[in-house]
Amino acid sequence: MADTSESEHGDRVRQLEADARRSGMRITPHTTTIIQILDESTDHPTAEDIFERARERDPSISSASVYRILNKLEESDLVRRQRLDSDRFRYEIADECRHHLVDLDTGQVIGISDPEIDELKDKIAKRHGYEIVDFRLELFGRKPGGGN
Amino acid sequence: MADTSESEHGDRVRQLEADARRSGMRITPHTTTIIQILDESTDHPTAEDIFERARERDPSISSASVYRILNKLEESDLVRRQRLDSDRFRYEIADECRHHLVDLDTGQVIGISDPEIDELKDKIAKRHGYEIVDFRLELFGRKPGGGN
DNA sequence: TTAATTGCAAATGGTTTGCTTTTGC
DNA sequence: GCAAAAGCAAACCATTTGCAATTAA
Repeated sequence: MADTSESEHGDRVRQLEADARRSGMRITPHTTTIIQILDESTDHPTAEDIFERARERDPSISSASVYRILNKLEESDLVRRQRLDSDRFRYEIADECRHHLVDLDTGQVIGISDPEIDELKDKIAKRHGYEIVDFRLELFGRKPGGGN
Repeated sequence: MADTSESEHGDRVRQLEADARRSGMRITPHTTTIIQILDESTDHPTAEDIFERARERDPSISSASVYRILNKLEESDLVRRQRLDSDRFRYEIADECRHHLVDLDTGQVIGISDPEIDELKDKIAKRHGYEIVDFRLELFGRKPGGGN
């Protein structure tokens, strides 16, 4: 929500396409559409959200393709998927922050980044003698006086 | 893994039954079986795990009942369910710690508790102006030289 | 060229639900 | 007695997959 000028969007899309191509994917029009949508979205969309947004630009796309493209992007570590509150996966570009605060009233997902989270992770890892591959902190709450 | 003598197990089971009854559930033999299994399990079992363990004690139980009882216990806030690595829910008694370290080689789930996690949560909540209802930290990693 | 991608429809698989019978309290 | 719980089988529903046709590189 800050340094996201139009040209930077284009840059990131091109970068992701290049990365995807490098990891063996073919860059089809559908692939580009999905990447653009992910690049533009700040609301951690579900596959269905992405499917709907993609159909507006290219009505011929099928949900199977959306799932397949998202899975390929995830296997290439370009996209991260995770379940937050719901039982559906949510997708976001992998370089975005991986911790979230979910607003229980609005469903809004807020990205969290804080160096202390990593410090805490390191401390816990050391205490248990583990090498951490991935981790996430998820908070669920509401603004006082926000809803209800 | 420390103060879990036999009598304390019995205590906790009776306490959970009382709590469940208080919140409107009927304590059937199946209910008791499920509560006992949860009380004895330290491995964060899935519904299927629980169903299998329950069948050993009472072959007449159905998986639908297991799900229904677990859902009731969760609605009463006596049990917490969450997805960790897999796409199945895992269940644990609500007074157990809610943060986990998942061993990617063995699948073992280790409960984590650390006052700093709560301090961090409070700090983030304050920064964003939220009242946190629930939260969890999940770590995924492996012991160096452990597997693979 | 040729292996990857696509759309469609069918399959998966964990979880839920409708219905009828049984049972806790 | 009566609302809650049980078993069974069917329904759900997000996600995956088989297949035949299309297409990127």
